[in-house]
Amino acid sequence: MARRKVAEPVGIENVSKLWEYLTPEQRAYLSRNYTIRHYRKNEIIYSEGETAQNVLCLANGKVKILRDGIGGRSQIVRIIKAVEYFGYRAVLAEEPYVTSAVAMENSTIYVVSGGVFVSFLKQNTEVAYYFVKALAVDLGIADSRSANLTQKHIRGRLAESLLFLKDTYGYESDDATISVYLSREDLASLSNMTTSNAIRTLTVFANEKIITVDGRKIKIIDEDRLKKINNFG
Amino acid sequence: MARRKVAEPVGIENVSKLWEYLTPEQRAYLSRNYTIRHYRKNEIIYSEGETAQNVLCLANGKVKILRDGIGGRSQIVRIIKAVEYFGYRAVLAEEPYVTSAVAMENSTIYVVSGGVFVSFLKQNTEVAYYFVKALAVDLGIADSRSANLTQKHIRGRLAESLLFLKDTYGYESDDATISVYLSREDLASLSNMTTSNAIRTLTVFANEKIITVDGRKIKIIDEDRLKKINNFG
DNA sequence: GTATTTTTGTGCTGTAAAACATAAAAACAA
DNA sequence: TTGTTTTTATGTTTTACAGCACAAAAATAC
Repeated sequence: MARRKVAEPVGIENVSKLWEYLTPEQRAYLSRNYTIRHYRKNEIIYSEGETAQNVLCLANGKVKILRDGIGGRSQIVRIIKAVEYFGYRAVLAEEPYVTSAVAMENSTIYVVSGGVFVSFLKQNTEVAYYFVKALAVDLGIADSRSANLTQKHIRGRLAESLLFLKDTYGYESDDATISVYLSREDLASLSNMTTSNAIRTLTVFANEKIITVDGRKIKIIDEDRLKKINNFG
Repeated sequence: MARRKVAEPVGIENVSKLWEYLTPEQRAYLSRNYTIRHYRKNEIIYSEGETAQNVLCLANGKVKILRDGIGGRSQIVRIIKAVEYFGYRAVLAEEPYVTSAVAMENSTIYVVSGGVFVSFLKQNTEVAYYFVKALAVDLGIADSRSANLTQKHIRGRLAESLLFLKDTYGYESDDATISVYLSREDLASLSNMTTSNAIRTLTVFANEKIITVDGRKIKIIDEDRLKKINNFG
């Protein structure tokens, strides 16, 4: 019996929501002008300060977008899940990256040159509108987050992060376990607190029977409680 | 000698950088389909949670975009100066406003319906690209700010705000006085701190001969020092 | 002009959360 | 296996800053 081959990655045609907006010519051009890159867990995809050459599309895996803070304390700004475009902000703003991107697990990424991307955008209002909308949504999230991260207390911030992870990745088949496993450090970066406080508060939540924790697996037991903690103290 | 008439506001044709990108048809249409509104100092232009109907363009005056925080402590997210478009994020994201807009001084605003705005965007890639870029730049600022506001200490945050105000509004003819007069409360909202701490830290900066303060007039004496405080402690 | 509200300025107190210090447990390597 | 690094866990100390309280000054209203 023949051994199963290593999975061939599907093409960009099959995964990108954007594809349907492209003209036939653009589709043909894109098919011939993108590359696939593989990143291992914890590998850096791009770094703060670098010039943005390409637009990226996460085919599979998970990627965190983070900003280096003071004294090594980095902050996770947003998380990319498959299939999403990322890295286009710096290309469109014509600025260096203000954030870094790191693979949270082994990831496959489609790479399209920024020039091609911009030309598509300028040729095709559907494409432009798609990204206008994506940026508008992300800006709204960023504005909301900055007020939340600064004004809420630790409990509220951690509750918000857990709910965010649940909304982003959903539950596993048991309808309780959040479908992403982060280190305590990543959870802290996402919630803007020290690792110690993330660990501590996680334990407190577990003692209060709001969640259960088994290593990096987190089950949400009492989602309503968590939402209350998110909104009030 | 005839007394000078109250200044007639100039039309949207003369102030909008966007105008040049519009097609002749779009220009004609826009000329007939915008309104002018006047807001008094401290008047609310729109509020968090409202549905976004229009896109706004500040013809003259100053407008602050803020987010209501916990316990009445609001945070200034960005400041609009003439001539800039604002309020389009919510229209493009098709979401309610996540922020409020308040006139910081008497302001004149051009109002264009969101529908007209979106149709221009969809018809005209130049227009779309203009706003894609504006959103991309703003998102970069928002990402940077959220890390700064959470991780920097009070001195660093106030220094950043003063430098931001100077970059945004420039100096007066003396090459030192920041060309915008904010209340201590607004300065605090911008720097994410309490009013007391804004006042206190301003006094400390003055004692250290980094700035001089005369009511709401702030002169930057030692810009290098301020930049150092912004970047390090 | 006087009264009232808003803004500015300071001092004091309490506390949330960082910083530091270890140590156990888990993951990884030789 | 044993050693080494990373991650998780928890207790203790320190401090930056919010949260009052109160007063002077300025702006606004009457």
